[in-house]
Amino acid sequence: MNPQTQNSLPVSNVQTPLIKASRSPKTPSKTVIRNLGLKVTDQRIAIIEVVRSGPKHFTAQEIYELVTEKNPEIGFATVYRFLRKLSENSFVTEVRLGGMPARYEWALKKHHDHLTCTQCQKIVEFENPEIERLQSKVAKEFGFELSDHVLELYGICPDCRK
Amino acid sequence: MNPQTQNSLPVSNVQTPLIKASRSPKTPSKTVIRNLGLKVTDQRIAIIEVVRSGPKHFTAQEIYELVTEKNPEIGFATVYRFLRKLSENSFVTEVRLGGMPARYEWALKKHHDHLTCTQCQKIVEFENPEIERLQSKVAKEFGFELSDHVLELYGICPDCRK
DNA sequence: TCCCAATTGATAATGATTCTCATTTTTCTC
DNA sequence: GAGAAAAATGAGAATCATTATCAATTGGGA
Repeated sequence: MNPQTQNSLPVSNVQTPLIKASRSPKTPSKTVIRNLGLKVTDQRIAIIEVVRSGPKHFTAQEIYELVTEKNPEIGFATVYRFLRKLSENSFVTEVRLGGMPARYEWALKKHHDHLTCTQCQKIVEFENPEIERLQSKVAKEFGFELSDHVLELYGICPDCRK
Repeated sequence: MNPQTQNSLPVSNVQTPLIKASRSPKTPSKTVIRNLGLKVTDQRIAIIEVVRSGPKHFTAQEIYELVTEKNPEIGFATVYRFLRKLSENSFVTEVRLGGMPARYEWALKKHHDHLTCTQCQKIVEFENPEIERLQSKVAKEFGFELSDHVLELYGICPDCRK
């Protein structure tokens, strides 16, 4: 009758960073992997290189496709597995828009939010300390201990407005 | 090889309301359905009643289960279909947290954002005009025409902190 | 009441993501 | 540098939420 098993509420994907090692663009990929306490493999290096390569926010599928160009034998399970690991340890940030596939970006030191064009999907990053401050204030008002937040703005970018 | 077909970027789920009819708690469900230009059926009435019934934000599955209590023959496709319709016309708001199933709430006149407990999943609604104002300001700075936004705060609620 | 388009429910399909497990690698120890 | 234990991989099946298909049913205006 009921096609889905009842879904017990899972723990949130919000994580406290377990590992504080450098995420800077200069840190070699191998070092990053070692800092995670993981074994260094060609696949993992390739995945990190791709995630770090772009200004773009890649989906797991896009990363899979880019990685297979040089590493044709890699499986997508590996991509998903490693992205999850990176995400759990805050080395990458997972961005989910609506029901679309998650997008990943290398987590640089600086926190930021996103401004997304609903027409061309372009993503602009921004940060606004004032908004951050107000968020903390709201949480405090309700007695919450704030651990994370998601702020996504949607609109039409200058190019698409023409 | 590639298990997923390439996903062409779909249009955003952000919608401009097509129908401005009353969403107030007093408006009879039948009227709401008629305002949508749809036929009035028992199933649709039941779905609306459930969505409107709670302070809770229901998933489609939860709504399906509640509706089947009185209307055992309803199919979940009907629930999803109608929720989508309601959502497209801004009669309900779709809230997506992480990769979890979407949750729906009746869209009252007043916009608000969410503060979610990552432990017990409790959702507190709030609104903060100051934050809204800053969001518009940020969008304008980048030349975007702002159409919508998502602000979700995550933390531990007072009860779970004890 | 009659008719037809809208709606429904059962079921299959989809798309993203995760799991399983047998095989292969990495790294640690000597 | 060889060998062994543990971790990682890849292929494919499984899962989960959601959507599409389609034949059968129904609401509501003429």
